Amino acid sequence: MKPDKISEAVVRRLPVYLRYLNELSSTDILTVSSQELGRKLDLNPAQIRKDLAYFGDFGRKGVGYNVIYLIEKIRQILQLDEPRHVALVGTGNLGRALCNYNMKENVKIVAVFDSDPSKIGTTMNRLIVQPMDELEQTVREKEISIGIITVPASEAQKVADRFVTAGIRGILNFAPTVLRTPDGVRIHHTDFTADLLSLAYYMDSDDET
Amino acid sequence: MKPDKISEAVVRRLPVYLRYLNELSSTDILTVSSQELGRKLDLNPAQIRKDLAYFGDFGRKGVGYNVIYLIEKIRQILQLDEPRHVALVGTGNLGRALCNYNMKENVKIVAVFDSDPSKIGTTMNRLIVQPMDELEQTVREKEISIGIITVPASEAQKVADRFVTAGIRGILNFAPTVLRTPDGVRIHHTDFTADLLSLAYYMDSDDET
DNA sequence: TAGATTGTTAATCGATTAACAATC
DNA sequence: TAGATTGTTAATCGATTAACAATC
Repeated sequence: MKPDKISEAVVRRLPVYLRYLNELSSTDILTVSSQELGRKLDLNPAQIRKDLAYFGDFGRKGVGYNVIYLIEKIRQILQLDEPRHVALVGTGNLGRALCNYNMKENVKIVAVFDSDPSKIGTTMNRLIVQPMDELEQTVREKEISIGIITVPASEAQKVADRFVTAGIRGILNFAPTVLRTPDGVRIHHTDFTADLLSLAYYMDSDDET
Repeated sequence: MKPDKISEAVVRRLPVYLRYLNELSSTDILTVSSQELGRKLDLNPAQIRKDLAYFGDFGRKGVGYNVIYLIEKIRQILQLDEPRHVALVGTGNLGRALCNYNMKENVKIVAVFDSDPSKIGTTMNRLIVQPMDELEQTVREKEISIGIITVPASEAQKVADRFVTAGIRGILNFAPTVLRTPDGVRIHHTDFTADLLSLAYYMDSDDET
């Protein structure tokens, strides 16, 4: 079913397409070309066509892509047509920010955990903070497939290990540290410290293109 | 002074090296090899050596890299040897999380802004939330070179434009939208919606390598 | 039909990895 | 010296872009 071997870069762009298509769908625009998409998203039109063509022939020559249809297709590809349940560990500021974040697409944080006894039992965006002991059982009961880590770097690997034993196969890590997991477990690392520090490199040079 | 044209990928790895080196520096380890770094950071040793060699000969054959010296050098490369001042716009949950975040390296949020009158004048991590009107003047007075955007997507482009006119040349964007800025202004986009949704693609397949 | 735009192949570009001489 | 590890060149790999026939 799933095509050959799609590069990470391609998969990573699909949500970006989806987001803009969702915007379009609330207008009266029915059709969009790769050129328009490219202009709006700052991407090469050929790249967009190629990305989409990996998954099927979604466009019509001379016309472009039907907005509604393409949304549906990208949702299918990303496996977002049925709800995806997420667990979050670490109820600090960042954890709270993410809990309150409206993901729109069918992705929902359905359980939050913390190891700090003083946090357990408090509520966060209508969810009760649970102790780490309950992780495995909750993952099973609520059919959770993705875990988010928003604990300090020193705790992140331990949490990742717990996620893995609980059967989670996808982890979004916000802790500023590299995590190691067995094959078959996928880690995406949102490293905004690195994003920010690397930005500093480009400052004050005045010789940019 | 600055070497040829270093790829973004290389620059983006420097903070990752720096972070682990900082950890090492608080142990009694004085020297580290590219192999050790690679193992710890899940990177190819040759890549690490190549990355560092773009900027100078920091290692000693047969020995490795002196931890303290390499830290100093990477800090210089990233222009972190003198303090870098940052402005943040958008005092929601995410903005607050970032304000409380301890960046360690010489990067400091020194001013926060919001357009919501009910937020202005309140304090966030010892900073008083300022109105957008004061952006230009504050950027000048506090020598701010980097801006962080944590407003809703619908407002993000406007904020970016304000940053640009205020003279800011580096922007870290957390809003889930693509920003357009003139040449010479650098944008790093932390798009965790995309990170999370793209993770879904890889779930439940059971045929991963 | 004429104009527009896809899907796809080929060309280009760039980044990663392997290999090894130099040398500490 | 022998062992280890760098800096760097060459080889490989992969991703982006250009170009164009097919066709709506």
